[in-house]
Amino acid sequence: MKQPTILDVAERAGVSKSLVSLVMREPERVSDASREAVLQAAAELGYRPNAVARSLVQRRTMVFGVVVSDLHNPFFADVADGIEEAAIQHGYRAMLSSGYLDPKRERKAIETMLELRVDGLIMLGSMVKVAKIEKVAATLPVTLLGRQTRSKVLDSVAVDDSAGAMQAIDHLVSLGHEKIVHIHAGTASGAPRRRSGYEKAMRRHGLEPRLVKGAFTESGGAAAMREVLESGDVPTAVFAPNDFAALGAMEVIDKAGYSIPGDISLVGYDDLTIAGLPRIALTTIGQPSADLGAGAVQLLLERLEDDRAVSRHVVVPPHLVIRETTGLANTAAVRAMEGRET
Amino acid sequence: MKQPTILDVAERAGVSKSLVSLVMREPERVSDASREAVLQAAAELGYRPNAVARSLVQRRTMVFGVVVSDLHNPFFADVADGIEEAAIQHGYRAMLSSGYLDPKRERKAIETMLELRVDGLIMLGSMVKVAKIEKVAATLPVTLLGRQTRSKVLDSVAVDDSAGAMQAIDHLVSLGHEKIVHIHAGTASGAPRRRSGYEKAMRRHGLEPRLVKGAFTESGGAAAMREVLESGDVPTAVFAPNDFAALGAMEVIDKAGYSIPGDISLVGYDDLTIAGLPRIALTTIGQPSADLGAGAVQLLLERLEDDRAVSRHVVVPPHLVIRETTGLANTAAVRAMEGRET
DNA sequence: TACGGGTTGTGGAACGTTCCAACTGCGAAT
DNA sequence: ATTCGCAGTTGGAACGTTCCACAACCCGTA
Repeated sequence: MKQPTILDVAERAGVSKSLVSLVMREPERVSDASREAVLQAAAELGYRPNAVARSLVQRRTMVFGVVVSDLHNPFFADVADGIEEAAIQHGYRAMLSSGYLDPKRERKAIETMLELRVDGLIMLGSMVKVAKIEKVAATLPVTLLGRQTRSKVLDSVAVDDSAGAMQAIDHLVSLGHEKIVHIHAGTASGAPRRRSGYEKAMRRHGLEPRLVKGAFTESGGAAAMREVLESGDVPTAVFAPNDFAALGAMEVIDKAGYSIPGDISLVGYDDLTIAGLPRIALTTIGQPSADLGAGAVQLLLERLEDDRAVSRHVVVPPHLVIRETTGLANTAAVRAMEGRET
Repeated sequence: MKQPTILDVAERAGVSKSLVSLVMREPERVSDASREAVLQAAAELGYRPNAVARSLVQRRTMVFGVVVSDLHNPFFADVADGIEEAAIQHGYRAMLSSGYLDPKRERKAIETMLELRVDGLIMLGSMVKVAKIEKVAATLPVTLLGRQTRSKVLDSVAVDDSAGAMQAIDHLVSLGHEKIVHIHAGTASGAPRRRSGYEKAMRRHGLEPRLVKGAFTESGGAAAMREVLESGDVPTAVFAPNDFAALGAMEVIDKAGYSIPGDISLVGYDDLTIAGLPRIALTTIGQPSADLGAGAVQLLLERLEDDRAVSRHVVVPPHLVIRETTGLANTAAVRAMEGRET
């Protein structure tokens, strides 16, 4: 069960341990004869370099830590995938740890990563206070992913949520919609920017914003939608704060007997896999998840290898994904109904 | 930027490095005065034990490696979550790595884990040959998760796929269905057992099995369903090999103008999050994902701490989740149609 | 013949811990 | 007065690498 070490290989090949080490790292600098002997001995013994020992002497692990607030969220899973892909391409590995949506457990996860001496840390959808994360950044490069910040020590990669919201509204307006409600998710991460993007776009089109408080969850979206329908003033379009909320809204609209998009158009946000499913076919705002991951890795590498010392904040644009929940505004019907009411 | 070491703490506290080490590991064995001095010095310096150095001397890392074939698959994400949870509870950490559905990359990921000297390895939905994995098991404990095997060296945790299929059929039969088609996924991992469970259950009920070849994907399910409908002999129920395939079938059935479950009942397999979404509401077979993860960790711990040496194979039962895609067989209509045809 | 320079290989220190045998006091028992 | 046991503490070896200064050798040139 005991693994062979570099010394075992050296002995069997009849060379010094230093030479074995060299063969493993820069084989071209060793004579053909020695190289063959070493490689053969290594193969016979099933030798595998011990990354732990190497990390100790080199004082780096070639591992990036990724603390994800919630692995269940498919968007984060996508981004994590992008991170790992990019890390491997640059000779690093990624170590994932989940924070289970609990700041305490998230801090614990960070602590563990630091003890393991990861070379860089990526906080994905973190729920920990920025000040806390900034302290960590004194020790190693840290990138905040999915959350915008102006921090002077932290780097960040985020999607331009405001621009995404504006794209959604522009799309609805181009279909003739004027009564567009936004279900907002309060102060949750990213929500305020989506909301202000909505407000800005509405004003620019000369329309009156109408907000209803909801949340980033299915039930939050459903509750908000119920409130909208019960108000008696039914809009021709609804812009949800994310796909989950849109899904909740969708269910309520269905049950209330309205058709989507016949009576009400619906736009989500995130473009989760579920948004593309057959019966759902949700129009939504897509985020370039792989790019986000690659960007976060890039920022770490700049600190590590090009020794950049000032913070950088990268903002990437989202894109509109048109599916089947948005259509021409049924303005005639709405006007007719309004006429009847007055 | 340089991190303080145990020696820095020792010097500041005016004690030996050994004592600092002891305070970190077994504080109760140290006098109150020394303990206080050490802890204070450590806090002042911001000392954090170096897990790399510790791992080197202890010859273990307290890390379990998890190689996941596909993180995008929400079922695997769930299981991975369960693994991490269980690992943490036992003082271990989990390191995730994705194989991206590519055996070559998966082998690479395994190799990396071995170099990092993880204490145990969990292969989640692996696509690598068992013989290859068995070789790895000579070096450290390995658990195969989600794939049944009779290996003498590997441990495994898997769901009883055959039993799950039988539950699905029993449910359909209890609703009066007799013409039940199974879309099978060929030799893909788990598929043969689901198929044989279907066949066994059908025979037990005195019914004739009817198989159509599909795949574990949406498009595979759709293609198979198209074939079924075009055959002219429309069944009253369809049992798909997994939820993705069921989703594809659902789309085809919808488009063909049949109602679910009015004309055709549909059962999936896996109980992915998507199966529970509003408009989908798929009846399916659920797998206890958290239990699977915990079970895999348990098996590793038995090898590591109770030094079990013989292999163990754990099979956990799945459960039926009834939603809205199954209903009473529309036998009358079917008979009428058949009558018309003959 | 002696010397310079290049190629190839070597031995020891270092990385930051844990582990262990051994040392020091000190009060209790003989 | 001497021995014993024990709590508390210590210094050095070990873990398996990399890195570095230097040694050994060969070849060509002065």
